[in-house]
Amino acid sequence: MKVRFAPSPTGYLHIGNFRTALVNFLFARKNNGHFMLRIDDTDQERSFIEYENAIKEDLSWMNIGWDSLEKQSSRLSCYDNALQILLNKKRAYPCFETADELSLKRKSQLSSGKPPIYDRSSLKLSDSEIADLKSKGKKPHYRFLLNHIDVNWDDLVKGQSKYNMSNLSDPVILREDGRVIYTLASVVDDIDFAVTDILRGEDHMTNSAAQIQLFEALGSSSPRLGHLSLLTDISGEGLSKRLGSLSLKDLRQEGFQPMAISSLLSKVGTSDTIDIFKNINQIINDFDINKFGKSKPKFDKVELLNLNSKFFQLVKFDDISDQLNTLDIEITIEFWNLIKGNINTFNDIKFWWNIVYGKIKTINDDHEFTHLALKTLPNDSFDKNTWSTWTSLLMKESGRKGKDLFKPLRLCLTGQNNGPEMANLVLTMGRQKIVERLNNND
RNA sequence: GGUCCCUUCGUCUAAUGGUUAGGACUCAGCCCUUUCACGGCUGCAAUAGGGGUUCGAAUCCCCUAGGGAUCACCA
Repeated sequence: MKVRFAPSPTGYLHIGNFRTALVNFLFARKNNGHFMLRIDDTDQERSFIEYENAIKEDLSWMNIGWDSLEKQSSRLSCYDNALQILLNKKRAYPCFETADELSLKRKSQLSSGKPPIYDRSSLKLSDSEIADLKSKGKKPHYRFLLNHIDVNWDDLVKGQSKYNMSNLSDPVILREDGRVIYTLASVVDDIDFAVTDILRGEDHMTNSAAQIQLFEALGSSSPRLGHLSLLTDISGEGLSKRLGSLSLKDLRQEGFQPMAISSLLSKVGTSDTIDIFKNINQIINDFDINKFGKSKPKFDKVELLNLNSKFFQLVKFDDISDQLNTLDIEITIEFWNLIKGNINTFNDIKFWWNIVYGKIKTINDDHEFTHLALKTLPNDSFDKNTWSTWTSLLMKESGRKGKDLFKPLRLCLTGQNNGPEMANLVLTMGRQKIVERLNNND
């Protein structure tokens, strides 16, 4: 069993693309199959190596490893062969309309209320007419001749599906400039690399119907097909329209963790509860393509943030120390255990580091109280009882208790309304820093 | 405009003709912690609308409304 993820290197991976990659990867791993990464770079005008590298980088960051890599740009001759086969079988035919003519035709069809389907006028051309046009220097593009019948398939996600092909234009498979079009290239690759299952977005539904006929015309049969419902943003709008801050690259910069992203994307839209997983193997174990529903799930960044926090609470110091080493500050296990319950994103680590070790703006609007706090602060070396010793004494001296006692201390020492356990914080912070903060009477 | 798909608490969904319509997240409240968070408990909250079929409909049928996808010499 073999699946593929086939991005075109025309932009950065966003949360929607990546979900398709992840589902393919999980499906393969769950079934001991092969996960192929295929770079669909036949559109030379829009494809860039920078994007290809970025896609690989993103996948690697997400711990999605591929078992093989192919690039369509290195397989162009295969596509020419396939076109010849189709031509011989009379399932492909040359067309001579210009792009402008076609676009004009579509517009007039649309404005007269008709579906903008290609009228097959080039199909009516005789061999001599074709030869004549070619001799005049006209270069043809080629279309695949569809059979106007119902195409049926049992979709891995959608169940029994059918599409009537008379609602579709014969797809262009080779451009006037000789470059292959995705519709054909994809099918040729899937045949040559023996792909058994295609999982992709439901935006490919009509492509799939046409491609099923293409598989058959090329003497093969269609792989199993599954069409995932497209992710939308929280208001129900498609993600692709405004993928601004939803690229993997941006999420990484914002401090989101791969496991939080994968945990969410492997479960959103399924009947399972969304929760954080510790590692990718757990996600694989729990994966089931049958649990994906037909309606469009919403991607909620708040939900992602919650999972992200949970990840930090769960992760062991040893398992994250490599990542912590990428920061230009030293993170001890003591510090990590102190703050791990209070961080939402990776970037919060540095935020707390500054609070504990660095310089911050604190909030101190009760100088009488902080003066008293300074006075009662134990002089001997700090231990785990220091906090309770200190606050007990301070309680007696100030007559305060509960929130009135603790909140000003927290604010003065950290500048924050909430944060780690004060007893631990004080211990990690040390006496000198505390004195400095209590004296910060501006 | 044609075609296809979708619609259950705010969110993700369960319930494939008989349930007090269940769970999870969020939210609210309480408990715990001499503060916040974590955790525990409790609670709020849904079958898009209208017609049928049936003893009985979230579930089957029809209509309406809303949303999405697609209809490229992009992928």
